Amino acid sequence: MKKYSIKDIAELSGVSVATVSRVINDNGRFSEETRKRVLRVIEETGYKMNYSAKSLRMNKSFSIGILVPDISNYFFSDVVQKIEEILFDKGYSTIICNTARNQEKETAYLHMLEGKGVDGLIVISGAEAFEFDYSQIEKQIPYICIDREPKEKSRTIFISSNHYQGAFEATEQLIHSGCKQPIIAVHNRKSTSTKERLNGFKDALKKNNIAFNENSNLLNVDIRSSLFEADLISFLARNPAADGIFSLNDSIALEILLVLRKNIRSVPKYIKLIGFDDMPAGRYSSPTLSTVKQDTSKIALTAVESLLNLISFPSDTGKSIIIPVSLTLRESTQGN
Amino acid sequence: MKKYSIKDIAELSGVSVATVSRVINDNGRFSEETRKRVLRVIEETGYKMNYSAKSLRMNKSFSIGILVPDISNYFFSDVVQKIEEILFDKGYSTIICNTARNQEKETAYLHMLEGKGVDGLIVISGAEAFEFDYSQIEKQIPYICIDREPKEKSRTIFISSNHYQGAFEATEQLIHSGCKQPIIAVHNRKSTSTKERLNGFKDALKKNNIAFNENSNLLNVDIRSSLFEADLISFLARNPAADGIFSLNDSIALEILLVLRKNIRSVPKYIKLIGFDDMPAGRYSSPTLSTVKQDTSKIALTAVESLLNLISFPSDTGKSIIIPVSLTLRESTQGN
DNA sequence: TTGTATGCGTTATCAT
DNA sequence: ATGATAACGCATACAA
Repeated sequence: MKKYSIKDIAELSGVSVATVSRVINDNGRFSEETRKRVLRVIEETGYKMNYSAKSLRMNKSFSIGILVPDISNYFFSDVVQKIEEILFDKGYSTIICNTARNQEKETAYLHMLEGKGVDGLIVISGAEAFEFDYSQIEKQIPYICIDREPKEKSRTIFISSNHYQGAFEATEQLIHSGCKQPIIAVHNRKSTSTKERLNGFKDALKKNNIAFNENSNLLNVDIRSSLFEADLISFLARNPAADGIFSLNDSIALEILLVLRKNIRSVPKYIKLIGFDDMPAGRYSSPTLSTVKQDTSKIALTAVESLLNLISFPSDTGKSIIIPVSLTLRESTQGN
Repeated sequence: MKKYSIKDIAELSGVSVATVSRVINDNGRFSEETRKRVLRVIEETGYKMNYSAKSLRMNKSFSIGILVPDISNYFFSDVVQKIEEILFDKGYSTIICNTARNQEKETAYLHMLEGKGVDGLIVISGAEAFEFDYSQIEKQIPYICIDREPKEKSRTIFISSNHYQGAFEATEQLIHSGCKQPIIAVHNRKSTSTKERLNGFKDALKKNNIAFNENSNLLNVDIRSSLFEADLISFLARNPAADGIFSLNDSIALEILLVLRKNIRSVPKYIKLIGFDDMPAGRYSSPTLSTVKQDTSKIALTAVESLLNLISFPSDTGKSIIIPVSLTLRESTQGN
């Protein structure tokens, strides 16, 4: 089956290419009759626009790049999926780039996306050791950041869940259900959201007159390490009064739960536990996991709207948008 | 910062555009000296290839489309992520399209991808009510199918896990750990993989001299339905001797586990349970979930290799490639 | 070894 | 209301 071009359509409908183009894009002026004729030929031939040509001519690619650290992580895949859906409805295609939290891959992707001439960029992150370095890009592509503090705040829009609020409320939930010594379990990846969550935790302690102490309230773990279980157990041995854990995310919380379940104190009877992200797995664990739920739909919608706005008005920049979160309470924080 | 074209590079390095092109693509002939000079100018200017122009000229887009039913499903996102990674290393970018199991969206995506001129297509599915209708596409784009039987097998390559083997082994695992009346839990989405898994289940019964009966060995459920729990309970009431469930996938298995846990017979003591897909959640449930693990790395690699081969040799088609699966045994099938 | 010229499919400018 | 044509950036056939 042949591939038709606008020129073929022009010949077949007895008009010029210019007219066909006008009809297709519904601008300029043309008679109702030609419109119908052209449209019918397009229908019959199954003509499809060649976007490479269109992009070349218009210097616009109708595609958006997304940089995401790890798309097999539920939170990321959820928000990416929603972004992609919204963008598609608006006529954009999405190039999803999995950077695997790797600086070099990120740079390589950035070059590729620039070459492809993406009209905009969405940068997602929750835990990067390095900052997003936009200066790698020569051409000024509009971009927005989700959960990732950009180097040059003034050149972008920053969208984030209210990590502080989520952490604060999660911690208070622990306290209100009876915890005297709440712990925050963190990993070693520093990021804006990590810091915010730590701040929320600390402020919740302060508000409830509990002193924060690095040794007795802060648990540093690495779930990928073979020492994870030993580290956790030894921390609990050093802190026998620990009775509540706010975990930086559900992955950590669930791993902690696994260890607690087979080893020591039962949850929630002796230790209460709450996570962050509302992973599906939290519904199936035993006990089921309380958590902080991010509003991925709103994040996705805000991201797309902000980016498209930025594409139209490149100077409309420098904003920060904070999306509220909500608690999802399950068994792991039930009071006695 | 200006956007350089090949013409600018030509002027800056004192050669013609043709020479620059040759150097960039490392074909044709040129002196070592010009090569160095051109490359240095490219380096200095930060020149990036314009892929729209290249695509237009070469009638090749260096991008691949992936049609996936639901990227927030772990199995899909896992294999998509791996495909994307391999493709990127080979110089292709990937356009991931989430069809949401929706025929219209799929068609719309197909048109968009054709317009973008993707060089190839990967169609993934595990549960579709409709078959992939390639005739929607005018131009003959090479495509391969994962877990989805295409209408015209002779025009594509079909890649699939060995669902039959997985189901057979899972069922035998139930029987070997003592189950006398194994059940298969299915949903109402018909697909190749569903059928294969059902066949594997039936054949395992047959081999072990257990007669298959629609009423006592087949449980039809819909986890999205509000009647799910009631249906399950009533089935178990009608079949008090049911002592093992092979679930079409882990999602169903985990939902069943939830009901079993709060209601009736404990797992694995009275009922053993095994799923399919090896979702992360299966590690955290209580009891932890036995399952059939698909080899997503191999699927991804095979898919990419097959597709790229098909792009080079469009007639090298009609093959079926079956990837072995393996059992991941956890608590939910432990013998008494 | 290198340069010149053409065309890919589209939009936009300027005619008519 | 419609047509002719230049231009977008690149690869390549052909010339030199």
